[in-house]
Amino acid sequence: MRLTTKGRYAVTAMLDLALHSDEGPVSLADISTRQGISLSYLEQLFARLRHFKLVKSVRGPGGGYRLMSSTADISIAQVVDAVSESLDATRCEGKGNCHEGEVCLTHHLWEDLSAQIHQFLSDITLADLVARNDIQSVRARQDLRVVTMQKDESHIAVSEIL
Amino acid sequence: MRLTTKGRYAVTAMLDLALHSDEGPVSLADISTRQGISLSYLEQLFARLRHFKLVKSVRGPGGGYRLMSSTADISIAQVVDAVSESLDATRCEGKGNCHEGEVCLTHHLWEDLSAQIHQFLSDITLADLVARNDIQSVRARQDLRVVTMQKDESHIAVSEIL
DNA sequence: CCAATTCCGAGTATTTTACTCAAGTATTCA
DNA sequence: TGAATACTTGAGTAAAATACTCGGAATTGG
Repeated sequence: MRLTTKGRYAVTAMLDLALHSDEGPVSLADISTRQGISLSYLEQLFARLRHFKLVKSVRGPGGGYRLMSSTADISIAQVVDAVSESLDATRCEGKGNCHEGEVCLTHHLWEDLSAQIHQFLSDITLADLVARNDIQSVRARQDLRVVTMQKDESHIAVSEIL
Repeated sequence: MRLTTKGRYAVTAMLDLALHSDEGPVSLADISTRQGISLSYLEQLFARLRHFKLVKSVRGPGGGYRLMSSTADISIAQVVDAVSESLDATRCEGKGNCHEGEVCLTHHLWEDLSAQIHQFLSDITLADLVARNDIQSVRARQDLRVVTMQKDESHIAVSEIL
């Protein structure tokens, strides 16, 4: 599980797609202008999303992309996995050829942690995010919750609307 | 919150440090040979870890690095944050200059998701991992705790193993 | 002093990111 | 049918991040 801007672009695009799924196929050109992602980059991302069977394409005029399954059946983890290579920073690469017990211990711990993060993102679906989005637009921005995280010596205020 | 091999290297190194914390300062050379990470790269990583006050250094012969605080007070999120730049793939960069509501909607959703991932990793400490390492072989993974956060009509299930 | 170690900066090869450009294919509407 | 639309594919590329090398400096225990 790798988490970079690439995955973020993919999730953003998929969210945009989900938000307009009731209006027929969505063209990449539309997503491009709405989300400010270059068309060619979107093409690359959607080639992978299509390959992983998360979206299907409709060619011709009025065509575009559709979600392959319901928003409730597409997890964030799936989207991120589709566009990013699998993370591997081990020396033994799971072959267990590092006989110094120490090495495999921490490797094992990381594998475990990595699995947890993956599970975490597997439990969040596009439907979850879209549902929250619906609520957001309805009740304007009355519930402004401000969470203050302490980072280093500086305070960074993270405002999130729920 | 960005999650790449760099963060993985940092967490691995910090885990190694935690595992040998009772034997006095741990030199980067030791971590290098044990974990298969180049010495110079470790120097870069620990420069940042030191700057973020996660470790302290002891110079001279027999010197090395010590954890700044107890393993229970150092979260995985802190380690990852220390070595990686903050992820920013927005067009408006929080300035709110994207007047097409659509854009900010998905941006906000991602911010929120990102905050959740961050929170998730903030709840896991080095002590948790070290403890699991001790117990791991003994009692497998019986304590599966599932936390479900209910927010209005949308619910996001967060499963975390502790 | 001397060796071990952290510190520091410069440099660099490789990979990833994000994008551009160009050509080609399938589909639909008129 | 034909042209417009839009996906599809591939090549190429600049910028950034990654992971490392090298050389030296500062610090300190023995």
